[in-house]
Amino acid sequence: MLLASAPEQRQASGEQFVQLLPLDASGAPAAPARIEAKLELAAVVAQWEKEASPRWVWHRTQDWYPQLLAAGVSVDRCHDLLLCRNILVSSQATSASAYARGNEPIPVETAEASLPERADQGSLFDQPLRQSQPTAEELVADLQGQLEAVSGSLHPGRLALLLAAESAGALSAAEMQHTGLPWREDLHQAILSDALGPRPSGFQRPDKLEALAAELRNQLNAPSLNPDSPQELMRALHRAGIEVRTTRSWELQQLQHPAIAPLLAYKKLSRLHTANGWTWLDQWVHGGRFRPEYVVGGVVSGRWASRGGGALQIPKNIRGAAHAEKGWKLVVADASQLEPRVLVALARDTGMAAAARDKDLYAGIAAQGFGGDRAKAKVALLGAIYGATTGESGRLMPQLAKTYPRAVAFVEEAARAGERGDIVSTRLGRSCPPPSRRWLAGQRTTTAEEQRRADAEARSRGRFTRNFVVQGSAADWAACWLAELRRRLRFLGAAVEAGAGSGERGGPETDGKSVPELVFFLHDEVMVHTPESQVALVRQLIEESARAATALLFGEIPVEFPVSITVVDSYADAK
DNA sequence: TCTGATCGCGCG
DNA sequence: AAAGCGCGCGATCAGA
Repeated sequence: MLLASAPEQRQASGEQFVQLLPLDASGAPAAPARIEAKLELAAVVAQWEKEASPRWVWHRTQDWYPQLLAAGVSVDRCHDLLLCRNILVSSQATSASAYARGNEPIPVETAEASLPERADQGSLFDQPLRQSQPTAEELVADLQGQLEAVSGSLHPGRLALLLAAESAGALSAAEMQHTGLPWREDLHQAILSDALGPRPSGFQRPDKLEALAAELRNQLNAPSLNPDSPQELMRALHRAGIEVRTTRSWELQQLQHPAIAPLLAYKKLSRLHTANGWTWLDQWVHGGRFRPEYVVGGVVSGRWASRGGGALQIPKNIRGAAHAEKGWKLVVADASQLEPRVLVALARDTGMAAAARDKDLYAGIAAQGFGGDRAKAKVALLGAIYGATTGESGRLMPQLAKTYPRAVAFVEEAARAGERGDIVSTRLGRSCPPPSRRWLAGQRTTTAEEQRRADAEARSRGRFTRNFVVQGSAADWAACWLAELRRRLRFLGAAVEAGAGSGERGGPETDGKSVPELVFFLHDEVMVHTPESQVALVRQLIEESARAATALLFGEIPVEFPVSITVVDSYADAK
């Protein structure tokens, strides 16, 4: 392991220096500190990487890795102290440790600016240094505390895996932000002008949107209506005799009135214009790539969040703009029905595992317990995972429980724990937040009215913890999948580059740059942008990685986690 | 006039 | 189709 400490400013020269401190496996400094000047850092890191392939230990990957990537240097492994701290201080598996008792979680900082093109890529620390960077001594102490907490925990292996996967995720996130998702600006423009008309100047509505607004005003006899205002819209609808409780599309869809069609069309187009229109394109797409910021550790369940550009919600209607470059393909893979399969594995429900042998889990369940009605089976199972109480899903729960008592009991137990105020954890040991002080206070009430509210809040927390164990364990699986795939792709990339370097000709595109790149990750889906010649290999690596993730989480288990893979030019054609 | 909450809708 | 979970974001709205 190698610790990279905060940069320090030398009084005399004003130059900034970084300490790289070799550590042994227990986190103890193994040799005298090496001090390196700033301009050499990327080169020094590259050298270590080549010779020793250490696990880099640093406070936040975000503080180091983007600049290294900009300098053309990537690393194999790291230990992100901040992300790991947040897991360990709240994990039930380490709750008795000195580390957990002596530290608080630190919310991942989102203040970091998403990088525009860095003007000066040569030097590392041109930006003003962030304050309150820990010293090398503090970092070493932190690391040692973390390692002790893991080794003394109930499940050292699982936790160590979780920390490794989380840290690898941080590397992946920085790399994907650096690489970007291939995005054809011209195709996006075409989608916009097809749907909205030519780009308007200033803050005007696009032609087609304005035309729909005019028709709507006409139909509702409301000449000054602003359809963007829910209140105005509601009043206008009521005046026109359309009784509606909200202005949501799905509720409007039920109605028969000449105003409804233009209103729904307006809402749809308005969404495209405001969320993913020309402004979005100007702001987020540069040089043929969409570069969103991923926030690892941004969701308590372990899923990633994102900031800027709505990276985790690229709507279907603009996916056509995500497009492979010439001679390349997009390999889009998603883990089919990941959450229900994770539930099967967690609960060790053998009956449901038999159904999960089917590529289509819902069809398997439908055959066993729902008279072949796939839709019913799906609604029932998702309802169990989300905690549905009403509607069709709620009504199907008893039937599901009869067929799969273990799976249902598993989520029910998680729900009961949450209602009691207890903590629940994922497969690899990430735990949910404790109830808030306000929640706890609310549970100790006397009056009937307060009690009703407290019960509702308890049930709400129960739905959260019920879902947490499944969503979070699915995130564990996906993190391992991504990390395994990243490792294999690095290996492949190194092999291709070595081949190119030693004079072997693997084809005209083997110019050292033509290696598959991970470009997108979304909960249970990964995308690799690859030269066509490597497509078959990439497919294989994705499948291997999924099997590896399953084995890492669950060992030998008779549950399949199939991935469905499509190879496309356009993201719109995936699935 | 600024700020935080709410609505509505996109994704898994 | 939502419903039941987890998010981000833009426009509007309510309150200082």
